[in-house]
Parts: sequence; C-alpha cells; structure tokens
Amino acid sequence: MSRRAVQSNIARTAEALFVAKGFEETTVDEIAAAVGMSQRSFFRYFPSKDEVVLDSLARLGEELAARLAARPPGESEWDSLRRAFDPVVERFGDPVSREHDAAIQRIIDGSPRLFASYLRRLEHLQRDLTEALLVRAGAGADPVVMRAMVGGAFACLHASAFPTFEASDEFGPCLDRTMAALRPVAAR
Amino acid sequence: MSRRAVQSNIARTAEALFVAKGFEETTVDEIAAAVGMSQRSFFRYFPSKDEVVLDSLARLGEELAARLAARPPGESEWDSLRRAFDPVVERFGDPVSREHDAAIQRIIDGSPRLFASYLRRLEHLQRDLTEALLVRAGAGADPVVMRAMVGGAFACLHASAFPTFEASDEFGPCLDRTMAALRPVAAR
DNA sequence: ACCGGAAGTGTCAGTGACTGTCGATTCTTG
DNA sequence: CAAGAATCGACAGTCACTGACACTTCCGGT
Repeated sequence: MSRRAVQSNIARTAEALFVAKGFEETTVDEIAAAVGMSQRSFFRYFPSKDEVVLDSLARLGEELAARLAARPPGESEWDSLRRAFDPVVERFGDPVSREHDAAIQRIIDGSPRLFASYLRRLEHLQRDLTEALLVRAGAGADPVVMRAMVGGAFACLHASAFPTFEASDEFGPCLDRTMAALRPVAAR
Repeated sequence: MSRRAVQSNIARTAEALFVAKGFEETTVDEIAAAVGMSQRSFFRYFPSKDEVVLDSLARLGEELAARLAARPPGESEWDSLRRAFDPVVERFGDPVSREHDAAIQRIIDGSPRLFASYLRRLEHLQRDLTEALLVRAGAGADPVVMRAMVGGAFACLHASAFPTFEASDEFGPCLDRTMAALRPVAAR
C-alpha cells in the first residue's frame, strides 16, 4: 500500500465517522482503531486531525494555480481568475461530488476549530494564486492590488458556494452573476 | 476589580510574555502565574488562549458595524465600506498604536493556530458587516453579492495592511488606491 | 545464505490546552 | 447577622500531539 493509498483510506474512514458522530466527538484514537493502526501511525500520515478533512482542498488549490498560470497573458486578471475557478464549477455540476462536498462543508462548519483551519488553508491558496498572477503580470503590477483582487474573487467564490449547498441552486450562473457585479472598473 | 479590568490586565501581561517568548512557547500556566491566579481562573476570563490576543479585534468589529449602519442610505455600498474602515485608518495614523498593532500582528503571524483563529474572527466580522449592509439596502439587494462585496472590501483592507506594517507606508492612501482599483462597476 | 541499513510500525511517556467538579472563601442583600 | 450568590483554587480527567525507543520487514550487496 502506497502512502497515498493509506491516506485516502484513513480519510474515507474518518469522514464516515465525522458524518455519523461529528468532528469534535470523534477522537483520533477512534479513527486509528477503525483503520486498524495506532494513534501514533495516524499522525505519521496526517500532521493533524484537521488535515484529514482539508487534504482534498490542497490538491484543488494546486489545480487552480496551474489553471491561472496557463491563462493567456492578454486576458484581464478578473477573467483569468474566473476561468481558474472552472474546475470548481465543473465539480459542482456533478450531483454526487457536490453532495460529498456539501457533507464535508457541513463537517467544517460544525467545528469552529476546523473552520479556522479551513480559512487558513484558503488563505494559503490565495497566496499561491496571487503569486501566479504576479508572475504573469510582470513588473508593472501592484502586489497589493493583485492580492486584494484575488481576495475579492475568492469572496465571490465563497459567497456563491453557500446558496449552492443549501438550495441546489446552479453554482456556475451564481458565480458569474456575483463576479460580474464585483468586476473591478480597472479590469478592462 | 471589574471583569473587564481583570481581562485587560491578563491581556497586557500575556502580550508582554508573547513578545518576549513567543505565543506557542508561552503556556497558560505561565500567564496565570504572572497575573497571580490559577490556570482555572484564566479560563474563566478567556474561553481560550487565542482570545487573549484577538479580544481587541472583537471590539473593533462592533465599531465598524456601527459605522457602516450609520452611513447615509444613498451612498454606494463600496464607499460606505471604505468609510466604515475609517477607524482603522485613524488607528494606524498614531505611531504608538500602529506599532502595538504591528507587534500583535507579528504574534498572530508567528503561530499557525492563532492565525487560523484570527481569520475566523475576521470571517465573523464580515458576516456582521454583511448583515448591516443588507438591512440598510432593503429587500432589493442580493445577499450573495453583498457578502462578496464585503469580502472584497476586507481583501483590500487586509492587503493594504501588510505593507503598512513592514515598511511604514501610509495606510490611508494605500487603502484608497487599492479600493479604487477594486471598485465594482456596479457601484455607482 | 548472511548481513546491512532503510522504512514502517507499536508502545510508552510526556506536554499543553481545556473542562467538570467540589469545597472553601468572599461578597452581597435582605 | 444570616442566607444565598459569586468567585476562586485545587484536583482530576480528556484529547490532540510529540519524542524516544525497540521491533519487524524488506531490501540490495557480498
């Protein structure tokens, strides 16, 4: 069993427990026992209990950064960011993975501690996207404005996600509407 | 001694220890001993070690929400948000409190755990401001767009804060420039 | 076949943030 | 002054996380 396989085994087992009992009510010992390993070994595969839930988010982040870097240089930053979000839109198109993501989101929202870790992960992600945007824009760009723009785009993404989870509203159109309303005047 | 007085006494003592030894390296036992109380009593005044640092942020949040609610109804949301940030700008105008805030920020950035709690607090703050904005806007406003706009404004605030802490750049002009660049086309 | 190290694991002990409980003290209020 | 409330310290317990050590397994080289 490769490391990656063990990790995803742990993650699937843990998620089932979290859904059944709640995040805070599930101890690491229980997860380890359910997987069939010691608590010590659990921490050899995940640096913290939080990471079991947030792990998938990290890989999504890498994908977004790669997409953003691959956008044509002439495109406005705002449009590039919107296009970089396409994998998320596509993911929400499939009812199965959307329901899975909604379950994960419920787990995250259910624990203040985990929710805080989640926000930190998003912050990291935004830093990566800002980096990609700055590389693409060259020396003429203002880092502060770029950072703020990425933050604004993420705010659109984040705000559009909630109604999608609660009602089964269409995510793509909602994101488009929100990003159109927030489009900076400078983005031409 | 009122509860409030004890809290600020704890906060001042703890901040000194955090600056001297670092956040993670300072135990709650040490803080309690320095103040002259038991660990148990420490937790009677603060729900967690994090809150000692983030406490001041909560009160700032209330002030921002109140300012936002008091803005004239005709003003565009973006301008209202910028004006709601005035207390922050003013606070950074005074070199003493700016240096204090920079020290706090260094403590926060030094601990991933604390940084996560900090982001959660900011998230709460944004929810409050969104609420205030929705009340003011009436039934015609899109909650998703409002939420995203508050997030965008906070992204400007957050992005403008870092250069102010590192170089002693002027915060007000930097914020104005960033918010002008990010100003939504819809805000007229 | 034998030996060497590298990698993965369990066990144990310890730290530190928090929480519940309980008995004692102090403070308030009638 | 007495009864009740608020406050506190002491103690024990839970849980996430970490370091240390010993053990097994699985290699390639000899």
